[in-house]
Amino acid sequence: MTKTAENGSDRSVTQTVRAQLALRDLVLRGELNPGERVSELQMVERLGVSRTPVRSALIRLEEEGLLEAIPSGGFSVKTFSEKEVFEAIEIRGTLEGLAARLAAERGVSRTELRSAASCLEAIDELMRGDTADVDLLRYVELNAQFHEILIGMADSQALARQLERASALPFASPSALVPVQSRSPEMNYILSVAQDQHHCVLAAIERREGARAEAIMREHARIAHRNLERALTNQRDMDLVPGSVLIKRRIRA
Amino acid sequence: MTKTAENGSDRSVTQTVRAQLALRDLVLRGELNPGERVSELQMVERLGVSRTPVRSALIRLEEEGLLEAIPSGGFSVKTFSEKEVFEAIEIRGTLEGLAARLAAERGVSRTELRSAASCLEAIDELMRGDTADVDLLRYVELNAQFHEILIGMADSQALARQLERASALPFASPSALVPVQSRSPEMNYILSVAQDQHHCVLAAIERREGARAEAIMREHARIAHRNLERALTNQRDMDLVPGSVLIKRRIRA
DNA sequence: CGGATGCAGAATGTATACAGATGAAGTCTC
DNA sequence: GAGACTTCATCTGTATACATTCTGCATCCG
Repeated sequence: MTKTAENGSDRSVTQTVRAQLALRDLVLRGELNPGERVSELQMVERLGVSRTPVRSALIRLEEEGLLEAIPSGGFSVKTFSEKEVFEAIEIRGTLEGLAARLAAERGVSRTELRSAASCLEAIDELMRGDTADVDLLRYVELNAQFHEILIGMADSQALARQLERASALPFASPSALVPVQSRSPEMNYILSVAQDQHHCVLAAIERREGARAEAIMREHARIAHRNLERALTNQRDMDLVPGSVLIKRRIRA
Repeated sequence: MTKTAENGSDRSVTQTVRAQLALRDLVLRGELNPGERVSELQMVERLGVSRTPVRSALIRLEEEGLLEAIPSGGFSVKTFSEKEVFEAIEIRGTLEGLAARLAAERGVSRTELRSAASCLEAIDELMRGDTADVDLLRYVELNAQFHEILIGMADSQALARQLERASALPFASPSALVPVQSRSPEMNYILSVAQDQHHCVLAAIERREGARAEAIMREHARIAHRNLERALTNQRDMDLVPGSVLIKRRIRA
């Protein structure tokens, strides 16, 4: 067996984690047909690890929501309806709203405020340049970072955990649907609205305006709703949606 | 080995499920010291199943939030601060609020409304009797049932899943802290307030008043906050709190 | 020709063996 | 007497063997 060379660079990373990452990748790339059973032995062959770590990975991915337990045993690739995707985004928005409110009510340190502000500044900088050539990859990165900081501000391990779960579905994470805008003439418009919401929520938190902070974050998440709607309407943009292969196609007249 | 007779009544229930249930029980009853490592081999001895199902159960319980992964490997029993318990309840309330809002906005069938109403009627009946001798066990059951129905009304698998997670922590579930009231003279008062909220949220859902339904459910969950506060103040009531052994005791002057 | 039955292959659930790593205890030295 | 080192027991991560169960196909009967 070509274990040492082919498989692992790091020995510190367990086979289980490797299997989990690899399996998630396979699912998200659509290399495992949605709805179909995920055969353990086939995964053993494909990933080059034994059944035990594959099994662990399968359990974790089921808890994560990407797989579904088959009553008779084993797991299958989960599929999502449009409705489920919308709901997943709404859940994420609600929890981020809660995080923002908790942060506002609790009050956050000057250090945290500064790190959030500098993150927003970086985004401002990014968008200050000419229109239509915004570095989307960089934006996605900074956007994710801001959302991370916000969750951190809530200072709640339990909430962070729940949010992690909520964002585990690839299309539900904060930055997932941003790239969909890239083919839209409205992109810069939407991006500035989103960024304004970032600024507003930070201001609200600073002023301890909990209800306002919460409302803004909820609405902020709904931008993703719009982007999803756009992608569903123009199916050609679906390839910009992560995990789109798991979404059951809309039946169109 | 005394497998057939001693262990399983049903053969349809897998060893993994058995192990999961048994382990959860051990953790919740405090038979495994909080913070301590959960040794796989010891559990093998104690539960009478092999390492493989024990392992699966451990992974699932970690995802559930009752165990914590130890960096060097294995799992330990998680402990919770007061703050975390409060937050867990707040998260549950927020998600239930979302469920109520979705139900209201979406509109629910007459059948669902009727089943919810009859559940509330049963609670009314229960409380119509003389004060101070309310069958709390029955109340807890009906209360849990109503919350289940409500979640069902939202008709969202994703939300149901998240709520299941949120209620997995034993002290965060809707009925968990009800028994704490049993030693309080205010019990019946609190119970009627709670029941009134049940009625109000159902009315709001029926009238499609989403914001109102959401607000009520959030506030409804905060009754649990009060009960927790009471139990934390009167430590002697902590034995009525499920999973109380996992909660780090308040440092009192 | 359709449906039911039986059989074979495969897949999962379970148990256990093995190796590397971790942690603790005891001893030795300064 | 205290601290560091060494050694040993234990634990987890991993692989694999075994048995039961399920699934799908082919064949047979009505």
